[in-house]
Amino acid sequence: MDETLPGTKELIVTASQKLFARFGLNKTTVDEIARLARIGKGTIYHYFKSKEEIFAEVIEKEANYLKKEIHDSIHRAQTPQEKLKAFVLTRMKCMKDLANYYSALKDEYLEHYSFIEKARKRNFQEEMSLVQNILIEGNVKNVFVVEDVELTAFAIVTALKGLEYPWTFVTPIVDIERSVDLLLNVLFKGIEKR
Amino acid sequence: MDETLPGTKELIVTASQKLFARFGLNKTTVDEIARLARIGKGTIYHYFKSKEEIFAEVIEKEANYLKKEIHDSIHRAQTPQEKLKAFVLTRMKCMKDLANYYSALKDEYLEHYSFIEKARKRNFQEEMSLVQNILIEGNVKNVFVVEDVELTAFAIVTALKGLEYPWTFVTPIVDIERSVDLLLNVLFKGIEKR
Amino acid sequence: MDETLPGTKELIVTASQKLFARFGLNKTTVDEIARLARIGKGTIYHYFKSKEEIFAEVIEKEANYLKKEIHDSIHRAQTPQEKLKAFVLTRMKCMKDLANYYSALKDEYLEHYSFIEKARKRNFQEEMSLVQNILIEGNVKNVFVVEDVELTAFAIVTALKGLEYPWTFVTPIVDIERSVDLLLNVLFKGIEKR
Amino acid sequence: MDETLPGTKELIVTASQKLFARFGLNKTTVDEIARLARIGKGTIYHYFKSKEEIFAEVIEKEANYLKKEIHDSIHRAQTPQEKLKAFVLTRMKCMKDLANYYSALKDEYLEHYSFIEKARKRNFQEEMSLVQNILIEGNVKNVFVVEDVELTAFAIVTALKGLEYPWTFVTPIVDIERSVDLLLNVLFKGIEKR
DNA sequence: AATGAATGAGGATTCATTCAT
DNA sequence: CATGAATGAATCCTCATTCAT
Repeated sequence: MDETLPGTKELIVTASQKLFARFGLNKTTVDEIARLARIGKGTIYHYFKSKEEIFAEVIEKEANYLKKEIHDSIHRAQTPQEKLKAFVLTRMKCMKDLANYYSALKDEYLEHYSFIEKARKRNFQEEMSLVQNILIEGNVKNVFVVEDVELTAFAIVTALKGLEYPWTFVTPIVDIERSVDLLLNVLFKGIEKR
Repeated sequence: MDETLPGTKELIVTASQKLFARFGLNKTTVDEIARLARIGKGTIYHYFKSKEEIFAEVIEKEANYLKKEIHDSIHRAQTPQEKLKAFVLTRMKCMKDLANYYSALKDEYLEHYSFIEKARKRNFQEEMSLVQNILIEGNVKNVFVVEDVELTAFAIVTALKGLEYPWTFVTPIVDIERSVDLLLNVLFKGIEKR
Repeated sequence: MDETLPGTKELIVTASQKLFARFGLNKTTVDEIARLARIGKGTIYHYFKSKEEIFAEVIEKEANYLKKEIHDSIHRAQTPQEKLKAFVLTRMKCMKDLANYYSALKDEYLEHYSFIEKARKRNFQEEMSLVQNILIEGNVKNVFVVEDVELTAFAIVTALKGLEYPWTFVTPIVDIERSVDLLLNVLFKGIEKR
Repeated sequence: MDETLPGTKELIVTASQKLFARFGLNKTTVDEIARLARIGKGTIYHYFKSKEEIFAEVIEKEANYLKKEIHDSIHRAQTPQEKLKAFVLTRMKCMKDLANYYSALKDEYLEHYSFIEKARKRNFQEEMSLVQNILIEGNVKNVFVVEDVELTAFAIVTALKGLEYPWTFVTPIVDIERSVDLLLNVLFKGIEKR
């Protein structure tokens, strides 16, 4: 058998991913998932114990995808500055496709689900770790001057979450890349007179 | 009679505010609101046409509160640096009490409600305006060097939205004020070697 | 005091008449009645014990109006044939204004209300009586040949109820008077070859 | 397995038919239907999107039954007179069982539902067509003298709607068949002296 | 494995009626 | 007389989950 044919479980996850992205966890019904996946509703409960479990799977799938993309892009960059930029840009470009992941991280009323809690912590720790490494490398290569690496990484990662804010309505500025450049420029140079 | 006694409408809004903050729009039932407000369920529909309308009222109430707090705190500050700090700090301190407002601004699947859309735009424009004024004042007073005021304000406001990220799980750092100081330090000085 | 000023009770009845005519008993709310009459909702319950009681009043008002109109028109006619025609035409012309009365008589699921039952019986008996008198007059004047007056009157009155059928969709024939002429012609001459 | 066993959908329709007949569309609750059909309330919504949709199905079922009965009875009759009588009698005999169909056609405040509107028009056209054919046959066989077939058919069909009037309270005359004979006699002979 | 019919708890909303002012 | 705020029973509908086939 060819493993590239989508198994039933993958059919469910793929369909759910699309629907969750558009309608969220609550407004997506199991019926809709079954219909889009072209399978019986009962079948879903062979593979998942509950709708939340499907959501958890979708989140994890997207998290892994994001992780890989970021790692790859950082690896391709040379200087610490370029690495920071690669990190930020990749994060933003993925946002479109990873609607579930990002909305899950933001949505406060999903907090109660423990798997969301775990995903959040892991995500935060991983990004912290990435940025810390870049900052250390910058210090070593004498291009950055960062006293408290951990706290600065925390500041950066936290601030970057602002980029998850929906941009749709910000019509005056469409060029994401330019915005990122500007943000990084502020980050690199500061705004105070030297 | 004392006019400060809460009217029924205010009872409803207050109860809803608490419940929405904890459970969100969806998971809060009209029954719960009625029970917490100690009124009949039907009474709610004397004052509001639908649950969404209550939500809109709660959002607006919180938005007005936030606006006032920020304006007051900025007014009390002297230097542009202090004003930026006042802005950021007030914003964060209010976050605890304005759970609905912030979650509404973030929650993607609430986008469809037009009043949310409007609140978002207004909020963004107001913050942009505030920060631009501070930056201009900084340039004039020769403490900031900001070339493109509008884009820089955009970068700052956007980045600050990261601070709306739920802090609950960030155990290692509890001192919000210290975090803000650090963030602002990065913002003022930059991280690149001069 | 001038009796021509509408009293509160009449305000209620008039408003109810309009609303019942358009939306029926069920779909008309007491709120709407109060709003249209420009009075408080509670006031209605000073004058009527229930919504049904208002309906009963409306029915009676319309019944009296119809009775008077028919009597007058018959009185103005000369021959028995003209009297029958006057009866039928007046009945039909009133139908537009007496929506409640007619719909109440027809609506089967209103049967349970005893006042409807009574109105029906009274209406039927009165029309029977009218037609019987006309038929007797026709026999006496030698223009009709009706053997069993009671049964024939019953047949006529019953058949005429078909005219209460909504005409709105019967586009091909709009001229009501012509239809009535035709109907009466069939009634007078019959369709069998002599 | 015997296919004549009632499926769930038919169970719902049958139960609804009984309840609608007694209480009407409004006063019949979905709960009652479920209870009478001995199924879960949710099951109903597997087969029908709304209560109105069930009503539409009931109406259609009854309409088909009536159509078949009338066609059969006319087919069994020989002379045009007998055919007219068969038409009228069958119509009346069915009225007891087709409470929903008839009340739907009459009930003015159901007019807004388009399927009712359609059923009305179709019903009217079909009866017009039937009667026209009988009249033409009568003319051809030289037993009727009908100048304008269409208008006379219209008069007859319209007048016959009077027979849909609830008879329950008309105690003095119970023998429906005699009443019909009388009605037809008036129709055939007229009441004017020849 | 797969199905989809069946379920029933729960939720938003309506509205006739009451009652304190 | 007049009001309208307050009530809560009643109603339609949704949907995650179960289960027999």
